Amino acid sequence: MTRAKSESDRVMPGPDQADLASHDDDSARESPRRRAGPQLKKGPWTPAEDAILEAYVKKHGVQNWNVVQKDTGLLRCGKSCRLRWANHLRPDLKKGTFTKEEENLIIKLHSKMGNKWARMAARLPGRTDNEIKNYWNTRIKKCQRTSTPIYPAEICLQASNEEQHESADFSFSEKLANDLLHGNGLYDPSSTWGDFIDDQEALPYAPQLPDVSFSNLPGLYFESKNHGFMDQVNQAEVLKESEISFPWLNAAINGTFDGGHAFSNGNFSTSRPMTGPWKMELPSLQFAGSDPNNWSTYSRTCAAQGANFADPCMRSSAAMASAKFEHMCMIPGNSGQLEEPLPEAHAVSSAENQQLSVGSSSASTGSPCDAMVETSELHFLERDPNLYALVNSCSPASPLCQASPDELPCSDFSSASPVFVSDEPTITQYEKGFLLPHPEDSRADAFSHWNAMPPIFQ
DNA sequence: AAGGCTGTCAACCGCTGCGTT
DNA sequence: AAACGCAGCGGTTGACAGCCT
Repeated sequence: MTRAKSESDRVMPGPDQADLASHDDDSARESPRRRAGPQLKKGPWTPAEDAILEAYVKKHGVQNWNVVQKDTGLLRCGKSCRLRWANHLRPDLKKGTFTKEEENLIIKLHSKMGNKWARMAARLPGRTDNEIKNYWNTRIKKCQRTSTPIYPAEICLQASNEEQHESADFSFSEKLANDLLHGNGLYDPSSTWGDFIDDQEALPYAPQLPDVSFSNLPGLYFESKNHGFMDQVNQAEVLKESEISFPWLNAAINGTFDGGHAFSNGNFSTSRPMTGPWKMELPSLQFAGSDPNNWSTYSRTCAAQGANFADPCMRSSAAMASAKFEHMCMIPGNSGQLEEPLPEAHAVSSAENQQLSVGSSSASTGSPCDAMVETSELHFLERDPNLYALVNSCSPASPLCQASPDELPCSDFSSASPVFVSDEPTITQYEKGFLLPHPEDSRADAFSHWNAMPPIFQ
């Protein structure tokens, strides 16, 4: 899209029109001495201001941005100056729309890094984090509207291949799984998880992985607006602590892990992209046509839309790799199941390859992928006593609790509770434990509305 | 032509981490 | 150790232009 006016062509508000900061939060937090300074201007920069800033930086370089205001008389805070320089005045900036190559790189980087705009910008010379962020947000909206995958399969494939190449001699997944299996990783961030924090670049999937499992836990403590690795480490800490106050939670964690496994087979595999890349919803996981609060509907819809569902994530090798990882981490102490994901991943990969090579539309039915999705989806509770345990432990009042996993046909689950019919779950439903978090809520970002939960959940 | 919708962009805001005082 | 100042990051918002009905 081309803008009719360039930035400099814009009608800039004159000084009298300018939105003089009646209240600047930055200055409000500053010392009284600083607060006594001139009122700072907000809003668009004028060419004159640009010229002043540019001249100053060329002469003095980028140092203390707050001095700029003092030295030049600009009525702009240092922060604003820095932003203006970094995003508009820097000589090495590349103007214009992103090239196709840049777009692909952004997608690839986002699949690895999530919303780490600054880090992504560092990989795109001449581009700013703001540009990338805007591009991505626009892309998200577009993809949502058109129900197209945010991560094109070929780019995910490429990213996955690169990742495999990068981590050929050491697998984070294996290390983490090993740590989990030996009980020394999840609960001791300082000794184990911390080893990974420093090199997220080399471990692109690392930061997000545990999140799904934790966030699957119904309405715990997580205010998961942030979703970096450290947050998840903190979540691990919280979970550790939670064992004290919620003994059932520990069992639930194991159940959740396995539940994640089940979902990864057919429903909402939430492993790697869930917190970063998946933070922005994948369109085919949105199921706009179904009741967003109806898990069973979600589940069914998911199966019904198997091919569609598989499109952005399950058909990607990256997702497969993370699914494999997910299996490994999610089944602590269950070595027998560790081998299970591999053939499944292969199966899906085969399906993926078939679909890619044939170039079939996502609407095709009866693909191997679909079959697997259908099967695993229908029986995920039956197959997954641990997930059942989670459901049971988290929802003591739920009708689900009254049947054993063996006795629990999927249809029962689908109609398990009348609350699923409701469009908007009530607080009471959460309080009573009737309502498990919607799969959407399994995403870290989806916990934002849990903040409104009653104190018992916070 | 008018109004609504969408995309794009720039800027602001709140927060965090880190170094200094 | 605490307070402070600064740089930087990511989320959000508002303005504007183009398109569509």
